[in-house]
Amino acid sequence: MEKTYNPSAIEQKNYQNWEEKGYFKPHGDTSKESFCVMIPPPNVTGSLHMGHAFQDTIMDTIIRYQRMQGKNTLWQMGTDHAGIATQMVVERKLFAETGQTRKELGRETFIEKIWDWKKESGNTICKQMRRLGTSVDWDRERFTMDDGLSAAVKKVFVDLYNDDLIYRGKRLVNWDPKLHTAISDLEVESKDVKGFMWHFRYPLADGALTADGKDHIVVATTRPETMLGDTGVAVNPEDPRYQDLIGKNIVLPFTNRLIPILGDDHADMEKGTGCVKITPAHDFNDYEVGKRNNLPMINVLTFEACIRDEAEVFNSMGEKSDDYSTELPKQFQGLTREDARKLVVSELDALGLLDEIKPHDLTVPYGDRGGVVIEPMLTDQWYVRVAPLAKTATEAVANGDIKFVPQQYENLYNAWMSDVNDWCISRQLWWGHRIPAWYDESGKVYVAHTEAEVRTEHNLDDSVKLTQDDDVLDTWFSSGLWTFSTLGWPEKTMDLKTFHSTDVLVTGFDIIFFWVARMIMMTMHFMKNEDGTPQVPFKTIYMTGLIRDENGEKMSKSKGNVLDPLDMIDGIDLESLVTKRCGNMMQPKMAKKIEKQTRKAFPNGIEAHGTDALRFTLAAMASTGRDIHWDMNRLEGYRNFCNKLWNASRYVLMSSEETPCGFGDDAGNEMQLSLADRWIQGQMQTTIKEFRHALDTYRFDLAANILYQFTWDQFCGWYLELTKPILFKGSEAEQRGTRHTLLNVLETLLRLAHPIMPFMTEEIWQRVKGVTGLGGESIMIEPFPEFDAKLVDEKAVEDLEWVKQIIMAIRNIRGEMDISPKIPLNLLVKNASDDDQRRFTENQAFLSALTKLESVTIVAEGETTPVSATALVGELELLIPMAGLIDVDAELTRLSKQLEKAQKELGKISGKLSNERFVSNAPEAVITKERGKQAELQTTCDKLSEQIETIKAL
RNA sequence: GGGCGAUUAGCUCAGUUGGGAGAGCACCGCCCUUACAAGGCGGGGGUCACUGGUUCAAGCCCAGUAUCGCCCA
Repeated sequence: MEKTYNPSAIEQKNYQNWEEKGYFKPHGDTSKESFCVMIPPPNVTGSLHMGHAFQDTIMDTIIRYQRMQGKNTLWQMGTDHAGIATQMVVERKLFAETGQTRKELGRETFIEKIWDWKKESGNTICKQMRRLGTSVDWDRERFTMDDGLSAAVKKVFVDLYNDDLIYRGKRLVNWDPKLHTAISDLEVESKDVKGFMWHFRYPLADGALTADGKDHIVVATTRPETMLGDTGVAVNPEDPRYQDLIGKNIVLPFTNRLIPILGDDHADMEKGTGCVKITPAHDFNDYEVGKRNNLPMINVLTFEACIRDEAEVFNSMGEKSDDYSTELPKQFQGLTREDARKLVVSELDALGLLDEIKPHDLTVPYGDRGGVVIEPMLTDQWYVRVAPLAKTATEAVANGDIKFVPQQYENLYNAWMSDVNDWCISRQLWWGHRIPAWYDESGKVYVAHTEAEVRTEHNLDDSVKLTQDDDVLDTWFSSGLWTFSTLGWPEKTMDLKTFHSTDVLVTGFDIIFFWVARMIMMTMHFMKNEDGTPQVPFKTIYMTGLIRDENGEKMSKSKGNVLDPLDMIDGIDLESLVTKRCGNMMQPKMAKKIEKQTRKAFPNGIEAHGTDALRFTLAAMASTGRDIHWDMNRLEGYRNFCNKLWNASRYVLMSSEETPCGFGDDAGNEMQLSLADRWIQGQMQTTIKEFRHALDTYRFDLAANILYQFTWDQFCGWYLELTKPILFKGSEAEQRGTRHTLLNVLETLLRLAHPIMPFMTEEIWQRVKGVTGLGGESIMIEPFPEFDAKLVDEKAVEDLEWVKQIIMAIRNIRGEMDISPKIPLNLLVKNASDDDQRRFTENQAFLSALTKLESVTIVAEGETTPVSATALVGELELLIPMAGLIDVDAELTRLSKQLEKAQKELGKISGKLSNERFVSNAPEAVITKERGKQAELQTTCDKLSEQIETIKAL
């Protein structure tokens, strides 16, 4: 074995081997329990970031753990077409390369371009995942736009339409004026901004006057430009100031449109002037007010959010209407909403109708993709009626069929579910599932899987011209079907029967509404058990936190602080990293800042750490319910851990190669286990138990710590050192026993660690197999270790803990007295019990090897002893004669420090025990324990004081 | 405004029926000892955000305050 762990030499070859051998596939034995995890499909044209690496690590750990327990295990791989994101990327690429827009290219050609790009970039993710060691079944890889999933999408749409759960309607939607598409309310991000509240005077019609004799009322608005579409003014029906005006009219400036004053609770008497202008076509609240009061709706904006040349007038049902003129004042036509706002304000001012302008804090909706202000827009869109679906989905969580880990996310889920809007699923994009709806020339809509089906079902011959809806479905519509569409639905496949419901979903809390909730709703509506009860998509949802950068900032391309998991694995030099981060910037001026930041954070670039170290770090940091601050130091620490395990294995293999180890031909020969052998076996078992519990409860951080602690502190720190005296000086039977144990424990440890660190455990396991001659093709299909109580030897644990204490006490003297490890020591012991004496006799070899003792002499009570440095183990006194070398001051300091510590602790405990209420209330066991501690500490203090006196007397 | 979460060592974080404050990294001292200097041995370091309450006993339970973060309106 190489002296230093070198991940690059072992990772890829092992992965290739696993994949070739088909270990990632379900073994297909359906008599065994099945286990399935669905990958949250990453964007096919994207690349994986640290968040993906994190989730993939968790999923792979879960999957490997279950697979090793013999289950018929499937980790389903696949990618998402990511409608708007992908379309934007390809559009930008097209423009950069050819200067063409997608419209110039035409729909069909443009979609071909996207498919080309998908082919080209789709491999990026697969390559990354292979490097991460993910054991997904590659042969089953799916794509949300492949034929099977497209068929599922069509069927779901048609069925929901027929069940009246999908409808089409003219509604106010969130419109992205940059991307020219509707988006769902989830895709809108509200931001707080400082703006203004404008107060306008609206003249009353027909000479009406207000209660205080004015010929106008004052309305307040944050969006002056929308006044061109006003169709009413609302006042509170209880408001004494305006009550009398209800039913009267206003002459709207510029258009001279006559609009009514109406009473509606939406108008808040306390807020602003108490009068609210109502623009049903451009504001969600006003839309509701308009509907309640049968107000016409006037759309004054184009899809680019500019003032139209001619308005569109609808009645409150959304039908074309001639209630008002469509005329719009010339000076506003074609202006952007921003310019229109300025002009409206200045012209109203000129007319003497601007009452005042007040600074105002408001929240403004932005599109999460395009980044521009969203415009509420009156358009025809398709919607899913969510409420009936949400009911079942809510119950599944309430009754425990679906569990969130951590549980607190249930609240979030419930809160959203109980107050959910209908889901706008149509998008004015080209990339996505085309809506299976056709229109005849009169605009009548027909929904079916194909045009042919429409014609058959409705007896329409070829003379009737049908046009398919231009729009596509929201990406989340198809990913909402992910758990069952990937398993072959709508066909009744064996896979569905075997793997659905799936077991665990691992995903980020940020897509709990976008994806998780919708997946639950869709799945429970379409997937039924034989008795008709709904199937849940998954039984457990493990929610991960976000991975943030070293400063706790969210990682994003625009901030330039993203990390590529492959750079953690392979390393990258500073210049390449800077280029990578600053290239392709949307805002080139950010590049300088990002470069500076990067050079500061990674002055020497990034070293290679290997996949196992990366995975171990991610697992170790995966505490539930909180975000992760990425920390390169942790990664480095765990890389060192990998090296530690590597070298421990190297030691085990070097000590046992071509020597009798009790395996193969040598099995059955006399084998004697040392105290250390028996001890480590027990420790291994305890570790197995704890580790399994951690994995079973999704505590990957605890699992990683348990593994780390056992490997480094117990196995390497104590056990390997304790094997040395035996391997160097023990009898043949003892050596065989120790080698056997070394190999056994290492082999078990490797299997235990495999789910988290697959590569090095396989590499080493294959070599261990070479020595033991035991069978098995690959560690990844070996059984996962199980706890065996018979292997825990309590007496061995007690004896070895004693040995450790003696060793630590002597090391403490060496360390603090600055005695070179080269100088052999002679140990005198006083006050030794029978057990102590036995232990000294039995463990001489261990003691002298680990502390370089030359001799141990039991001193009788009362016998005089030479000047010594001393230590206590319980009541046992250890003396190291210092024969003229003693540094009196150093020894006094050392003992005083210990005495002070002991006295402090003793004071605390004595205080407790002298408290009568403690003694009368605390459980017996606690009191006994405290009394024991008190006695022990008392002895310690007495002995230390004695020793201090002795030293002082010199 | 409503809801959720966080606050523990210099940093990143554990602490699961309330009963001896922990880990990794960083720090200080010694050591290239035949698995590993990506190491070994020894050591220092915390008013568990704050206030009050429950309890014999609170990092943990309850109430409130502060700061930070996220979600919703």
